[in-house]
Amino acid sequence: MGAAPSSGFKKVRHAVPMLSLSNVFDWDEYQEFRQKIKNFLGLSDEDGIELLAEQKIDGLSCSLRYEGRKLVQAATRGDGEEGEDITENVRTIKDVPDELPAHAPEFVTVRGEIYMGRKDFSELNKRLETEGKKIFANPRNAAAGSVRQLDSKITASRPLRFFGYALADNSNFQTQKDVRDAIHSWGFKVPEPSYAGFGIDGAMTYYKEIEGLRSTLDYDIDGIVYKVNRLDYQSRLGFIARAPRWAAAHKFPAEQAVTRLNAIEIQVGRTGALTPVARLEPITVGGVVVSNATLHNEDEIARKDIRVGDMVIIQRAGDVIPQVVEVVADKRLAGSEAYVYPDHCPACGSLAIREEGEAIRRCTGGLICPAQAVERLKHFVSRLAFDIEGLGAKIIEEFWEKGIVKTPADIFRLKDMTINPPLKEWEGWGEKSVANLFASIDQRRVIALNRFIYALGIRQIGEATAKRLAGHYGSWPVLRAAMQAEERDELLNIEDVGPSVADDLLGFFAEDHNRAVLDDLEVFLTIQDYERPQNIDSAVAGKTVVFTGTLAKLTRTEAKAQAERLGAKVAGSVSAKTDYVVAGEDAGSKLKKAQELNVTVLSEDGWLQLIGQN
DNA sequence: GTGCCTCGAGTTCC
DNA sequence: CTCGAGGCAC
Repeated sequence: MGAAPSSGFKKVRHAVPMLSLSNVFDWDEYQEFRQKIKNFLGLSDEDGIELLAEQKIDGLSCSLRYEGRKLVQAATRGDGEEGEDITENVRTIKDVPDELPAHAPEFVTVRGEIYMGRKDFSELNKRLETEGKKIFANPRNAAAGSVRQLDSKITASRPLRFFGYALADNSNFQTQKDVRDAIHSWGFKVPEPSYAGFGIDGAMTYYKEIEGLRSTLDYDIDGIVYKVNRLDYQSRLGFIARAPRWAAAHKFPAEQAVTRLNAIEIQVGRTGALTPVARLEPITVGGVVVSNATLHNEDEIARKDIRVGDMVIIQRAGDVIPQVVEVVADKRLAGSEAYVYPDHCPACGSLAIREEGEAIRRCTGGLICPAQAVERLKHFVSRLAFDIEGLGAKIIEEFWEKGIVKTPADIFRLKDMTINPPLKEWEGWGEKSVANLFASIDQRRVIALNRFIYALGIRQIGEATAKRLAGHYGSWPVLRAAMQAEERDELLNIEDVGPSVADDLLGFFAEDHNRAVLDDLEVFLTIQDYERPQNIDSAVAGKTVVFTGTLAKLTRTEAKAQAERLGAKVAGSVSAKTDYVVAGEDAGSKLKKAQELNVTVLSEDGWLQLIGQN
């Protein structure tokens, strides 16, 4: 058996992506969340919107595929698009039925949370301790660690449990509550109680009830999840970036702790941004030991008057990222001094400048700054970019220090490079791990266009914009040619690209050094043309459509989101490239332009008919 | 010109 | 996760 990747788990593509949730932190934001939903759906103030509220289990999400009512695959969430195959381990979980009853659909994907009970957790830790093994910090980590065991016999000895909360495909159901009840009737556990209602009062009562119940539950929850109950609304609402518009998490207030701030260190990011980080006297908060916390920027330190040596209150924002809430004023040491922010880069010594009106101070060292160079390389191999297994941030740093990886192309040259001493003789490396690394590097020589664009680390070009660019230009040669021909106007016509983004893009491609890096890289790679996601068979896929006038049945945002879901491009103005103009009430100049250019004009109903929604 | 929304870039810990 | 800022709609 050779081919097993070093992580040991097979990758699994989710047919329907597993998404994350946006958050509300108080009741104002809760109201905002409801209001936005109503606005999007074009509902009036009197129209209610029913939400289903459930406990948010602090575990790890898992997707269970049943075929012929038998469990055939279990996968972790991963990056939402692609997770890991943990089927064998999940088969050992009692709460997960191997087979569904006859009234369940033959083919179905159930989603839910794997978790560990609190009592089970402390017993497991006791057992691990007597066996002289490492104990887990909290039930969540214990559950995650147990699921990722390569030997499913070990997983079987761990007290894992499962709550179901959703289906990948909701057709055949009217409401989220129906889905919940169905999952329950198929033999899954669902957290009790839940609550469905229209107003804020019921939600508040439910929130308080669960918060009160929290300490008596045998499992950890970190808040409440609200979902729009009507599934037809859910599908109309759709998604923004990584999260559904129709759901939100309402987290319980974060646990806080007091500790000493030992030092403030300045880190340099790939764009040269100087970011302050607090080094803390280690302390347990929210179940994990925290020794660092972000301080965001210069102004944040000044605003909170944070000084080295202060006692500070820290919390984990959203129970994840540690942050300094405030200084404990009466514990300040005599003679402490306000923190002076450096105006030179700690890595290369270049001047660090803060542009007028900006919050961030940046190193001006550019190409000569080693910190920026390493960070760019880390970005290049990161999860949303090349995602090279076994080549994480630490290894990149090591390779950089030893001088064997200086540019992205060096990564692909490693295999044939003469390294002295050879890599397999380095500490922590062996024959096998070197072979695995080279294999996973080779695997990534074929890469999707959008990932490649993202990997370049051009300022302001993140995941979403890289995808837009890939969608617009289609292939790498076309994109590169357009950039080097400085086709600025075309860029500005792309949605979400304005003057600032366009300048950063053109600036990148105008730089000799960058061009050389690209020439060097291209030799090693096969950059795949952009594949428009799904729905390629929809009538409007690949078409450019412009909406104008007032629409009656859909709001503008909704129409746009729907069109994009079906693979269409939505533009703001009519040109010869426009395929359809959808004219609502009182359409004006755009309609006239469309007629001049002989662009097909549709009524709102005509459009709905075209996309099969009528 | 202003306000909203979304994105990007920074961050921690396991 | 948070923050700042760019893009776009009004």
